[in-house]
Amino acid sequence: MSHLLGDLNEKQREAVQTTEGPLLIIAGAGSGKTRALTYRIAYLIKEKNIDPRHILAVTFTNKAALEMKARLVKLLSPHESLNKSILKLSGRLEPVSWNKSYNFLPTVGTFHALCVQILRKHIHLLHYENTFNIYDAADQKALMKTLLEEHRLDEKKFNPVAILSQISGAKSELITPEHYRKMASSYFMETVATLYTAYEKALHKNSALDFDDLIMKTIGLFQMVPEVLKEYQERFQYISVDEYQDTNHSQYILIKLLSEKHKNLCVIGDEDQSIYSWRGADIRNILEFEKDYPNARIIKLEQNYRSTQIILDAAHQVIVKNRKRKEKKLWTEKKEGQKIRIWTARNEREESELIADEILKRLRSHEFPTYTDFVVLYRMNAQSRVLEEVFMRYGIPYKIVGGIKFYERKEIKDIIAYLKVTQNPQDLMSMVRIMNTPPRNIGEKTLEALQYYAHRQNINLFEAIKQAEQIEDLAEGKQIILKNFAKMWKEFFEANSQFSASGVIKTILQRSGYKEFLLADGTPESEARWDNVRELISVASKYDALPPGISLTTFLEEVSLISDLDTIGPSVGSINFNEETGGVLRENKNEVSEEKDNAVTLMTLHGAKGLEFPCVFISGLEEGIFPHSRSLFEPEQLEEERRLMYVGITRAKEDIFLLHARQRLLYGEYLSHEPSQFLHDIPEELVTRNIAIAIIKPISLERMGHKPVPVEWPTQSILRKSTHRVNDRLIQLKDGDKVRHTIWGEGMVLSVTGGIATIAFREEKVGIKRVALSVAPLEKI
DNA sequence: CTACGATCAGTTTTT
DNA sequence: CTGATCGTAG
Repeated sequence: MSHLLGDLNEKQREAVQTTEGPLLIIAGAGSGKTRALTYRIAYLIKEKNIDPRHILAVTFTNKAALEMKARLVKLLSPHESLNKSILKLSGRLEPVSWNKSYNFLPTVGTFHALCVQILRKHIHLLHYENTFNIYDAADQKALMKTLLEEHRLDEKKFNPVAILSQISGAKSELITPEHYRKMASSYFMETVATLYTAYEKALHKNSALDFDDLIMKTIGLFQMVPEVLKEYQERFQYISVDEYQDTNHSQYILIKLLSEKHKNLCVIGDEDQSIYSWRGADIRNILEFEKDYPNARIIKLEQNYRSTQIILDAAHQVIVKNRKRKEKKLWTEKKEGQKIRIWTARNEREESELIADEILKRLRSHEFPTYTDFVVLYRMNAQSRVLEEVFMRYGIPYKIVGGIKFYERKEIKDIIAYLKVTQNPQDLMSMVRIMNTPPRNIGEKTLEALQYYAHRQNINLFEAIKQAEQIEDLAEGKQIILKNFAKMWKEFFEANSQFSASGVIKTILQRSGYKEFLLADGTPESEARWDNVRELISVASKYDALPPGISLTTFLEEVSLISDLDTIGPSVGSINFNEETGGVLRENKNEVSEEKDNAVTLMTLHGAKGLEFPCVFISGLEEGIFPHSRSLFEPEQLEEERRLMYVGITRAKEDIFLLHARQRLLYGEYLSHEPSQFLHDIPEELVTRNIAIAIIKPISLERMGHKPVPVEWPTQSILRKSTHRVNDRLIQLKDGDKVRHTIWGEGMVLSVTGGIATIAFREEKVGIKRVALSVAPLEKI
């Protein structure tokens, strides 16, 4: 029975068994944080016989929620098979009807997902439609632009994004428009106050909420209707919050309210990994937890299961320079390991080449067997470009995490706009977006006439469209167009009452002519866009088993609350979760994504949080890049950059390379940057370099109060030619051919399709692999 | 309404 | 050097 506790170290066990009262778990990087959290919940259910309905676990990302649910299924019902789409719909506030579901799971989800579910149920009490839509950044911006126009304000002077960020900041501090106006102390703030008021009104009119609203309105609901709060306080007797260092004020209040009755609140986090203050995270929430909950128990998890001692020492030396942190030091039972490599390159291209060379060297020596063992981290997305070029030239498969988001693609946003209007015809922003997409001759003038009419009759845009024939301002031709338009919508509404989300999408694609519109120009790009739409349908079809209407609502909810297709697409679990995960999500991965995923990961340091890799490269360690130039003169922000460095270093399990370039092409010009100050924090005895350094005291600088800067002297040629040859010609293979792969050895070709060969390798451990002929180091034998 | 050239700004990003 | 955005011309 208590095998649960057997898997844990002493501190973890203590955390798991502390079930009552407020508990703060300070969990260092790689200390088995998720393990402690999931085991604690499993312990509550299995040993303390707490009904899962009374347990709530809050995370920051859907990915984290999914991972936690998967691990809970493993713990609570080990023989259950894992199905990701069912998993996604499990752990909701109210279970959705589904032919099969992990009903034994507690409520697990992000702050936003939890609040959406609460609001869907009760928001009518605040006089919003329960079918409200959720506006993303683009919707918000479009709305703000129209508001600026209405208020005759110049976009140049009042940048919509800046206004929105003010409003977002206010909302995350729970400041209402009225409150904001009272504290406005400048013309700018006065204007923001006016726009904030107008923005709120517009959202309400459109029956829409933005992301910050999801939290703020839930709190508003709780304060306005105490019975509802009471209901949830009764419901959630045991609450845990992951990544507590990333909570903002409103999230803090939300949790405080929910846990007030039973006071069984477990928060877990690491202030050293707080890297999101720029989006409202308030590090004080974790630093001052004891003040808020005087009888709180505090447990520190300091044993690290990930990295070598040298890596931990280096990370420690970097982070101890921060003032705002709690005392803690990670330790490990692992061996010392390799020294930290600090490498100097002449320029950004050479920096990338050093990385590429090293990756190939390690692969060939079988030290790290797959591309997935490597990650390259950088501060700014712009840095990925050179890496891509070089990797392409070297034939190294890579994948970039982050960047272009699936849902931000135009075609996806279009279809979703259709769906949003289908669900909620009040949604003006979405309506405007697709009114003339595909082109149906409803231009600006027509829209204006409609809006004017709607305004006069005090009805919404959609009603106005239905009454097009009564609008004198419109030519007869336009009236007919609009009449057909309204008729089309009627069909969409009907589709929604008959079909699931995927059925509605198909109806829309066909009836609106969007498919033809997309494919009209016959270019490969339009094909790719159509593929994206099909991908959307396949994501939607996961909701086919739900009843009509509900299916669309649930699907839209997920799409609005998820940004990256990777988190919803088939390759979840592809990047290395913590090793304890044991790849639990990998079961439903198919072979194709398996091979597609064998690539070096390229991402920003922010994106790397929570992940781990055997071999890590951090590039661009230069003053002005990392730490970023905007943070250089703000001590608080510099501390955050330092935490980012800490996060970067602690991703590494075995090897880490820290690179900087003396010159870098940035914004079209060559700039020279000093090596990052973080490099100086790592004691020299933990380091080896590709270049010897001699310390010279630059007199002028010293007089200016700067510390001596190491000046580097080249002692060896650092320009190394790659011995790896890119396949300049596609190797021609057919079924049955025997081949040799530099890493996997001999094998036989099973099939070849579109530049991809499926090969069975002799080595049993290697097995069957799918390889890209353009990049794989293959030769025919 | 689309297409094209000028102009300008340029961390990090989840929900 | 990019990418985004905007204004003008067809």
